[in-house]
Amino acid sequence: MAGETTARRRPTGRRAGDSGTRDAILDAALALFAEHGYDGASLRAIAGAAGVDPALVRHFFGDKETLFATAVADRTTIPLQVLSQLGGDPSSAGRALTTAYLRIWEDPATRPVVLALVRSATTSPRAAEMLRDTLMSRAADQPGMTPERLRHIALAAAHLFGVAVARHVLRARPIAELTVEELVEEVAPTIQRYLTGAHLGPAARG
Amino acid sequence: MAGETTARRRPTGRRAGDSGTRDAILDAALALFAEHGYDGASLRAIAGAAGVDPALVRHFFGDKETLFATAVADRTTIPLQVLSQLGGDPSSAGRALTTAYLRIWEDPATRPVVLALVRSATTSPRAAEMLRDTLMSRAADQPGMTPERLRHIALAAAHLFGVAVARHVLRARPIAELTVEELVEEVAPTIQRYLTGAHLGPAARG
DNA sequence: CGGGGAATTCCACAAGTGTGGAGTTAAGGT
DNA sequence: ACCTTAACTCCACACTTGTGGAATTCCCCG
Repeated sequence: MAGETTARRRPTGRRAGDSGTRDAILDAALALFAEHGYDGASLRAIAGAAGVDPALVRHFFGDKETLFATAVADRTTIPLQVLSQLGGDPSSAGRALTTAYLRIWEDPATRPVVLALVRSATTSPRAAEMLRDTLMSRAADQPGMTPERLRHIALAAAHLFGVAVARHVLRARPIAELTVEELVEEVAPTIQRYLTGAHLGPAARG
Repeated sequence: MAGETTARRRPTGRRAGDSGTRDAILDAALALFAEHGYDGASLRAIAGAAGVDPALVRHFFGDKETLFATAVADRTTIPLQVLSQLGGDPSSAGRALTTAYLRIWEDPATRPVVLALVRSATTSPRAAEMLRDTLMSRAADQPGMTPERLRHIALAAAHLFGVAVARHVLRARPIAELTVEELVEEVAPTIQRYLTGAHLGPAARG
């Protein structure tokens, strides 16, 4: 019996010590959701990437939606990071918001979160809602918000969102090939104009 | 045996006359791809919506990818519609491009095409490529194109893309609730600035 | 040191997927 | 009037998916 060739199955039962398996599953889930979206990432693939039996995923998180919500939304502070940029010095808010927003997509820590949301939002209404709250920012809830200012912020967010998706999902040239600094240089002035309400053209004055 | 109750199967063999079935399949495919994306729309569901056996889809189009390409890309002139806006009067190109771009998403004839592309592009590289060519526009191939102008066009396209996705896919407020005219009013001046290269801020002059 | 509960595995099910083969009926050219 | 070709259906295969039940091993508290 000692001659187990190569067909090695994992031992059943609980592991010794603190196995950190739960976090491994969350990490694998986030990575695969980011790469393939909600539907494209199967529970079996996630479990495999985490080096774990698929049934364990179910044991910890119940169903797939819960896993998604836990892995993607409950572990990030992105909304706060974005919103906090709106409070600072109004004369430099445009550049600050642009930089913060684009950094989220470059930073290896936050990048999988937004990718997972975007890759899932197009097909899952649930994920679309999360994405709305995360990147289109819940600016509406802020104190002293006027409809007009909210509209301006939404336009700025939509612009930044479009640039980020073009760069990181569509990989469209030349946007995907610029450095972040170059990109900020090009976009920040426009964001600034939106935030200050200075974006309306000559036709609006007629 | 004339008492066939309700379990009625479709007759086998060819139909009499011109049944237009091929187009029915293409229409159903486009609609379902638009609603659920490439992976979410199954061949069986498409065949069902077209009132046809799934094997007939295969008979006409071979595999799913071919069906997608045929239903989505090969039946639209969107790239041309968008590109043609770049050639006109430079002083009104911003508004013209904005209007044309946003109309594509509102028009019932072209709307399913862009929705299908967007809902599929996030998971299928193939669809991402089509989307790049369709909406981020193949401006690079145009005669007399400079890298600088290409960059400006790309930024304008990314902005419009972001606004359209926020409106029609994410349904983010307040962008989803404005009328097209209001939206054009807000966005067109910015697009105009990009197209004319007037978007760079004061910092760029230091 | 014994026992409840948590961690972890395997196996199985029912449903849905894209693809393929084989047969049946009508159209169209000769 | 034939006969090739095209339209059209049924059935089946091999596979993947999310979910669930049952068994095993370990941790921790009493």
